[in-house]
Amino acid sequence: MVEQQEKDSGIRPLRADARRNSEAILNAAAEVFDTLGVEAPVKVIADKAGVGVGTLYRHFPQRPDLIKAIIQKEVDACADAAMVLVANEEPVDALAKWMQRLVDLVATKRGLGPALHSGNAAYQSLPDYVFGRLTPVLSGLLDAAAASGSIRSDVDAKELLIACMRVATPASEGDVAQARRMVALMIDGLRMPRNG
Amino acid sequence: MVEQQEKDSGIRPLRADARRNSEAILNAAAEVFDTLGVEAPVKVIADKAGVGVGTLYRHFPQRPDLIKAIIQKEVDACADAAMVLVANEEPVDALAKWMQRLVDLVATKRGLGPALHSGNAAYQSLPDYVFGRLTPVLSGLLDAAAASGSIRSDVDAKELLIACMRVATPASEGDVAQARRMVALMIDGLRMPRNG
DNA sequence: CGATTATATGGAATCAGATTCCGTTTAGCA
DNA sequence: TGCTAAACGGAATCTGATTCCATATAATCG
Repeated sequence: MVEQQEKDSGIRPLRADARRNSEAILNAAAEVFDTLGVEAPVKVIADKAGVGVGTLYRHFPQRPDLIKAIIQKEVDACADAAMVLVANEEPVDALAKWMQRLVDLVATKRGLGPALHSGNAAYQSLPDYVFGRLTPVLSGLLDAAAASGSIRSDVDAKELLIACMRVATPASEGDVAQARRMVALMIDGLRMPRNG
Repeated sequence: MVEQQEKDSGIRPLRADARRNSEAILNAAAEVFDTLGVEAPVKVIADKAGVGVGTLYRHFPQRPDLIKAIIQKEVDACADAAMVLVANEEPVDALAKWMQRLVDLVATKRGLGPALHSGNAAYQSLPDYVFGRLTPVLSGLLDAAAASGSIRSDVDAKELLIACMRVATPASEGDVAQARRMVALMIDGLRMPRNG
């Protein structure tokens, strides 16, 4: 009975129909989240995927599991984008551009922001993953820019990350351009020597 | 101690028991929201107030009505605080201090932030009220500081207001001090001459 | 290929919380 | 004190989330 660790990550071979359904659910959920937001009824997703709700729950026992599966790729891509920027831009420009890239991520994946800041304990794995992946990236960008003397060095990466993601979270009020401007404002703040 | 005005358009005087219950519900809700957040079950509030759910709904047909009633006083106080600051501080300091005052408001009234940014159409009256009240205040502070040459003048008041309130919204991650620092960062951004 | 078995499925049943409805109670008033 | 409109409480209803399990099926084996 040593079969605990076969939750995912491919150690266990999924049956073909299960794999197919899992993918259908993922596609349906991505579409529904973009349309109705993360709070969309589970039934809607199941119907669109052509499966029963029981099947949906078998694959994704918690709603955050579903969200996480959908955005993981996007988050990874965003993290990777920093590499390219670092290689081709001045440190402070790399920082500024990456943070705008972050705005795009949050603005595009409409579910991400709300799910991230919901405060619901059940959603914990999501912020854990996202911040765990992105904080080191931002931290590196900040250090590089600080080392080049373009910005001050007294700002905590995770703190800034959270603030930016909150500002970028779409809702009734506000749009992407607005979020961009406000994030740019924070970057300008970084350029300012520490004030008393 | 302004007398309770009629809550909706009617000019009808409330019966004594109704007024009493309305107040009890308000007190209970304020307490429950602070403890469990705005999503707390209606039943909990009704029980704590010692009334039936029907009575609660009679007084506050929509949850936002309840939230609005609770925070209205706080929002007004925050708006009024600007007057004092303007009279006693340099324009840019008045601006900075008022924005920190705003952080306190959002951080303290735990329900405010989430309700404000929920995007739920039923909650529309809340942002309408809050932004309607606070945007002119911030706009005035920004204009004064810009006129004194301390900050740039290309930032939209409502945009900045929304951004600050989002940053200040409490959740699992983050605390008041963190929100303060991030808002201070934005203010530093305002001090920076417009960059290309 | 057919039998066997562990997996996976669908949707009915159950549960939780929101909202409505209506028979009963009560404040206000003559 | 009696009358009436206002207000009350909570049962009934509705909506959507989550669980459960009898049925179906992919994979494996002889």
